[in-house]
This record gives sequence, C-alpha cells and structure tokens, in this order.
Amino acid sequence: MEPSAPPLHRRIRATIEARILSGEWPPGTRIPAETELAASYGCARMTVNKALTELAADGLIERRRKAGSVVKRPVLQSAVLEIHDIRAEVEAAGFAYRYEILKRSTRQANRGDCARLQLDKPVPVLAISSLHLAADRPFCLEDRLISLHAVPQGEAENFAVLSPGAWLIGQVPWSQAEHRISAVAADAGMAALGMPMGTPCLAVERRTWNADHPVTHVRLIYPGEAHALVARFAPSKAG
Amino acid sequence: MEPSAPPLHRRIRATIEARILSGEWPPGTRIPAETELAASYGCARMTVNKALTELAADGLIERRRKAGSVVKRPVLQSAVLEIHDIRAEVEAAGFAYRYEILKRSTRQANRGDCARLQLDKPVPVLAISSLHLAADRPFCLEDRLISLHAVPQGEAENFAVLSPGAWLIGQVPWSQAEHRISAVAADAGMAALGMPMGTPCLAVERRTWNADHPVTHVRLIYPGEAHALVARFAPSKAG
DNA sequence: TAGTGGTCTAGACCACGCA
DNA sequence: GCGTGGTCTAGACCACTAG
Repeated sequence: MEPSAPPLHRRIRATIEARILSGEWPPGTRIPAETELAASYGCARMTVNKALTELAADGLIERRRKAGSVVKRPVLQSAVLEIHDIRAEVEAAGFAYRYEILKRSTRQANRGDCARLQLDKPVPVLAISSLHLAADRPFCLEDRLISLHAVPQGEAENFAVLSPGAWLIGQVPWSQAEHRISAVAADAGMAALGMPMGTPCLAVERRTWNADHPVTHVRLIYPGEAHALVARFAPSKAG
Repeated sequence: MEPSAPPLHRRIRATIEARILSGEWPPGTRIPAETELAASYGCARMTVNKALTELAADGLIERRRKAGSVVKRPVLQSAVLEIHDIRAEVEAAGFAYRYEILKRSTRQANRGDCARLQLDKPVPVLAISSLHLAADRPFCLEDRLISLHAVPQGEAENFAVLSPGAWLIGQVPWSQAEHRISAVAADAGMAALGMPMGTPCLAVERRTWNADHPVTHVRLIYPGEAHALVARFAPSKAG
C-alpha cells in the first residue's frame, strides 16, 4: 500500500520551508501573496493561509498586512532545550530507576525558604531531600521545597510510590515556571552523590507558580562532567 | 477608545485554557466536541477548530478522532530554555560588549576536529578561539570550528566587524542543531577567563547542520557560578 | 487608497478508531 | 456502524499599513 499523501497544507508548508532552509529564499525574500500561492497550487486561500500561519508561528517567516510575508532572519543563538523527567531520562538510557527520600520536614518558611519560593510572607512549607539513582548509583540529588499553602495535601503524603516531582504534577497545575542552570562546586551537602568536594556539578533550579502563587522550588544537582543536558532540534517546532 | 476585542478563536482558546489551568478541567477531562462548542459560541466549526488545534499544538489537550479532545497531563519536567545571543545577553544586562579573536587557524580536520563536527572524512576547517567581554571583563570563552566545506567564504573573513557566531548566521542557514550543557572544571586552556584552575564552569556546546551537512561546532565556557542560563515561560507557547 | 493578511462562514467529504 | 476530528472550499468583510 502507498502511504497516503500528507494533507495539502502540510505539503505547501514543506515546500516553502525547504526553499527557506536550502537558502533558495534567503532572509528578506518576499513570499508570494496568499492569493497567488492559492492560484498556483489550485486550492482555496484558507489552505495556503494555514500553511503560512504555521510557518509564522515557527518563526521562519514574518507576516504583515499590505507588506506581505517575508523570510525572517534566524534568531541565531536563540534555541530550545528540553529538560526531561528524571525517571524517563534514566530509563531511556537503559538503567533501572530508583529514588530514596533522604530527609523530610515541615516548617513555617524561614528567611531562606521565602527567598527560594519568592514568598512575600511566610507560609507552611514541606522540605524534601531525595536522591535519584540509576542502576543503584547516585544520579541526581534533589532538594525541594513545596508550599503547603498551594498544596496542602503534601503534608499527608509519604512519597512512597511517586517521587515528590512526579507526585506534584498530578496535584496542581502550573501556569508559569522559571529555570536556572548553573555550574557549582560540590559541597558537604552533596555528600550523598559520593564525589570529592569541589567537583563541578550541574545545578538546575526550577520555580513553579500557579496563577501568581508559588508552588514549588527544586534544585537538582547532577554530578560532575558525567551528566549533560542535551537537546536536538530543528528551527521549526512542528517539523 | 475601547481596545478592539480579540478575535473569536482567540477568546475561545483563552476560555478553555483558563479552565484547564485553573484546575476546573483537570487532566483527563473530555472537552465538548467541536460541533457542540460551535453551537454554544454561535459560530462556525472552523473557528472552534482553530482554537482547539492551537491548544493541541501547545500540548494542553490531546485530540483523537471519535474519542474527542481530552485535557492532557502536563509533561511538567519537560520544559524549554532559550539560549540567547551573547552580545544581546551582555547588552541586555547593561554592560558594554566587546570581543577579541585570540587564535585563528585553518587546517585539514584532524581526528578531534572530525569528532567535534561529526565528520565521516576530513574536510578543511577553520578553528577560532575568541573571548567575549562584558564591561571589559571576561564573560565567555568561545572555541569554534567551522567546516570550510559548508562555509568556504570563512577562509577570507577576518571577523573584525562581527564575531564568528554572529557572522555565521548571515552566511548559511541551518536545518538542525544539537545543544549540550554540562559543568566542567577550569583548565589551562581557559586561562583567558582569569580563574583559578578547577573552578566550576558552565559549558554550552552546540553543533549545527544544514541538510545533514555539518556546519559548525562551538563550545562556550562561562566562568563559575557567576553565570546562569535562565528562562521563564508558561506552558503554552503562544500565550 | 489599494493590496495584503486576519478572520469568519456554512457548508462538504473523508479517515480514523471506539463500540 | 457512526461520532469525531482533519481537511478543504468558495466565497465574504474587515483591519492594517505601505506607498
């Protein structure tokens, strides 16, 4: 059986995208108007419109009334990295995944907690340290703070089945997040990772809000040069 | 003057998005069929379709024929980080930007070069080391390899006006890229950054292809804990 | 002011995938 | 089967903006 042809709007999109990526239509080139393209493809304008709208959403072209659609200059270094779920990451690499809760406490947010969650005034918080292991070897150290104001059910949860991160997804939606990636030197608090002090580690911090309300702050420490965040991608999202 | 109302498909999208993010429609909830929504909004199905198609593209809902549209479990840990142009990054922080070319050479790709560019067989390459400075202080060390097979005009370029990265954008489009972020210890090769050996540094590596053809490999070293990659975002791209 | 994209309609047929 | 989304049409009017 022949594989059925992809939809027309997708073929139109692919054709134009190929011309841009090949350099045939360099940045600044004006793309034929929707009506012209519709005529040349022998289809309705709406079909062409869908293709061009997607290209614009992907940042390959810029569209303006009257001026028409022009090929955009690539935004250069602006690119995208996906940060995966730890369990999925470990299992995708072919290792057995396991985690341990190292420490757990409930308290009224202190000064440092307020800074981590960017709280205006103290609320009850749940602090959890856990260790993620790949094939029983330390993979990542997690230090998490959860606002019990946003997630009161956290107080009764023991995280026996799901790690704090995985559990939290099912509890509360998030409307905004902030990531921060940096390099730090291993200190005494990272002894669980079993590395000499001073070893470079990758630190990934994430803050999450739901409707302007702080939900959680997590700091993930990946040991040394052994780990890297990797992403492979094309300039168009939907490609 | 009243601000003119946003288009109908956008209002429909916003309404549904709000219900999902507020938790009113938790993951797994089935969204009314397009025909039902069209009836309740008193509009054509195409209009509802556009709204739902965008929500699906943003990963908020999942659509299947016959089964209908259901609210997706947020992928949480999967998130997005933008890596900005260095010059823009420095200037956005309010510092004067400057760069220096430290070293430059042309050669037939050696074993290490082939690995960096993922070349099958050696091609002529251009190797450039440069230092990016913010307010005359070292900000980032760049070590770049450019395939002269993909960008022959690089041989004659002196990079006096544009840094190698900025210059390269204008020369050749890219169809795919790979990023790798890790933590490394400062070594002798990073002396230009003026840091003690062993200091943790953030290393960002990027490989770029054009139509399966290697274009460049760059390694950016940011000194110590002073620098971090930060991104703030909402779950929906178009929000 | 005229050309262009932005939006919307009221239909249509088809493909998929649960029942 | 048959309900659902996927796609497409052949129009239409409007909003913006470059010339």
